[in-house]
Amino acid sequence: MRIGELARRTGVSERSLRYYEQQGLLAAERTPGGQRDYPAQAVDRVIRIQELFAAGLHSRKIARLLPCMRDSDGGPSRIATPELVDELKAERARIENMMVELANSRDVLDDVIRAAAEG
Amino acid sequence: MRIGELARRTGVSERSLRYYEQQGLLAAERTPGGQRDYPAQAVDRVIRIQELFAAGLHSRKIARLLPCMRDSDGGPSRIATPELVDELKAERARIENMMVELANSRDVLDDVIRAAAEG
DNA sequence: GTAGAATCTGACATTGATGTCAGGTTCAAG
DNA sequence: CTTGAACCTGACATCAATGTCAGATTCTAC
Repeated sequence: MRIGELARRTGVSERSLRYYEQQGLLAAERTPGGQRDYPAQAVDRVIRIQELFAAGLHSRKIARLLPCMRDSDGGPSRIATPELVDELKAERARIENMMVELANSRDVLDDVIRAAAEG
Repeated sequence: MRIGELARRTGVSERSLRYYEQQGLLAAERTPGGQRDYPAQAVDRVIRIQELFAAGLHSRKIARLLPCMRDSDGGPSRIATPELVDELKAERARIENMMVELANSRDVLDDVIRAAAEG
């Protein structure tokens, strides 16, 4: 699939897809003319990348993480180095903390929304 | 309390606290010499502001939201305008969506961490 | 009153993903 | 072969919170 279709199917801009490739997050074949040709797997991968961005991981860390994920591209998944594991544990803790903060914020919004509905 | 203590108690930099004031998120009395003097309530308020930032709200929206929160500063809380309510509902949906993405990312990290522990 | 810590304002820098634009090339359909 | 859509690279802009620094002022303790 070409970049336009991938962008449409994932909701991610073409600009970002090219950026992901530049950061080593997303590989693509090239047509003889030089245009990107993505495998069907790319859709899932882009969605995962977006989720990891939303979770606050930076592209460099995602680039190291992706080869260790299973189901990422069907290829054999590497085992994370001990150093990476430590970093991922820290990221995990940060994510859990962020989820608590999000739940708090959601509850605050609910309070305000409810007060407006009642008043 | 002065800005240094508030920064220490909230983990937020002095720079950010001054920025919050500039954005109308955080009020402070002034000593005769012009230094900021925060009420004890400020600690909770700063933490809430941080949570709302973590939830992806921008300072302008937080500034409109804060007067409608109860327990924010003990003062009477305003009722949100219908327009604000609509925006808050959209933010709420975005937050819920982000929580799902965070849970997914956390699970991905867990997979990688577990694979490394087993392998 | 004096020394040192804390604070003030104002300005400029940083970050990292993404937007946008220009000028050129490739692709697909007639 | 031609035409318009889609794509290419490269460069510059943006956003919003935060970092950082300089030079001046205030506070606190002796």
